[in-house]
Amino acid sequence: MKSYCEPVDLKVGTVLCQAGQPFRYAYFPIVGTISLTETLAGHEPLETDSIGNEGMLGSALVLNIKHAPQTAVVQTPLQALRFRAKQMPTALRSLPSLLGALQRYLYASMVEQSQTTGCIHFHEVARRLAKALLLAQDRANSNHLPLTHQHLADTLGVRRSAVTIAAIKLQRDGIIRYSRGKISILDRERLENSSCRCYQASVENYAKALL
Amino acid sequence: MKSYCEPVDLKVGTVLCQAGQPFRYAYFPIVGTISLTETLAGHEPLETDSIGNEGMLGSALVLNIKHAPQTAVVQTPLQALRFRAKQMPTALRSLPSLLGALQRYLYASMVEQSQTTGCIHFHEVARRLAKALLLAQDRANSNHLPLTHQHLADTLGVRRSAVTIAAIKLQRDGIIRYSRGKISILDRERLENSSCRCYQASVENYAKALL
DNA sequence: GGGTCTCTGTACGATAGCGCACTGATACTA
DNA sequence: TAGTATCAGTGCGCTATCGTACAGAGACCC
Repeated sequence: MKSYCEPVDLKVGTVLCQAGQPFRYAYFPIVGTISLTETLAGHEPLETDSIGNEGMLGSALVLNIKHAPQTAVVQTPLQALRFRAKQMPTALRSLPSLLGALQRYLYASMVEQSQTTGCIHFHEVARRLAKALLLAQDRANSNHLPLTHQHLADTLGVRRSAVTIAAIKLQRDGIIRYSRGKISILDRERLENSSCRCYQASVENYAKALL
Repeated sequence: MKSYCEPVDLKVGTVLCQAGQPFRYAYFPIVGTISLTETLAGHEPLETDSIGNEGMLGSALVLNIKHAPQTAVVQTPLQALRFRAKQMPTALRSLPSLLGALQRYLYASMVEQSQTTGCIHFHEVARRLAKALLLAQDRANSNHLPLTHQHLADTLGVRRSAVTIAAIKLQRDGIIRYSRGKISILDRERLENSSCRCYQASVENYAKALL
């Protein structure tokens, strides 16, 4: 597998694929987060799923489809392995176990999408923020997340001021600390309690896909 | 293909598969609608996608996965063809064109999921109601839809009273008429104008998958 | 060291939809 | 025909979040 891959370092905001456009590469994150986003007229892109070292971008290639179902953007600084989308058929032939792995992962991402839809609709900003921070921490391998309130607001699909209010509460409770685009997680356990169950569900869902 | 299938008539509320449980059958709707739903603790099931004669239930079987990513429920009276999930491998072998068709459809349903997530989050109940009615009409082949406000509220993930208020507006404008669980579409064109763009996007998305 | 930009705190009226409860009307049932 | 259940209209206080705007504080640039 590794022989197909090259390591890359990518900056926040880099667009890795566009909805409806062909994939150029598939990406396997090592550190950092990729956002999958949906853009509706008149709104900022909304994050409908995110990808870290538990997953990959490009599993739809296993459907023998060259196009990306969603736009993918680097959300926090990303170290990843990538390989050319065109090599997918070759890779699948020479690595029989890859097919099943991609299929299971694609299935998990469908489950996740659905879960996320409900989460976004039913759960309050404060809980969704906590979930987002937990996922970001898992993927950054660090307590220090380079995320501004505005950035989080966009991915959550809410106003910046709504994020600020939720963040203030978390900070006042000693769960996080932040300043000018740097967020630190101080008390992970209580952050999990502040989050909706969707965080736990998400972790378990993707863990199952790796079996 | 037909040799694998048997026709069935199913009542509203019939559960066709449960999230995380094995598929027993795949379904090809002829008339009527299937809801794909996500259930979060403390909330009614939320419709995250729906299926009519343009599509099928069970495309995830093409991933060689036996389980359903979402729960599927009959939303309006359903005539469909179904075939045993276990026959999928055989069917795929004997019908080479089926594989590609299922793959394209699965891809389209991923695109749709993502679109729906944004729609549910950003668009008002009134527009989402219009979209739901348009889709239901397409699939029912009839202007007369057996849907109560409560039923619509549940699938949209809102209160019944919110649906009533939106429905009253549509009725007052002569776009629909309804009474006790029977809704008639009077002016489809204006209903489309009342809907968000997501309706049109959805139709086009699934149409592309059939090419 | 001064200017500029970015990030965060805050305020506040506006709005959509919640949550709930009550009512009358229609349809079904005995 | 009376009794019951379902469905839709309505009211109302409540809450989360919107939408917008302004100001202070830290970071960056020259």
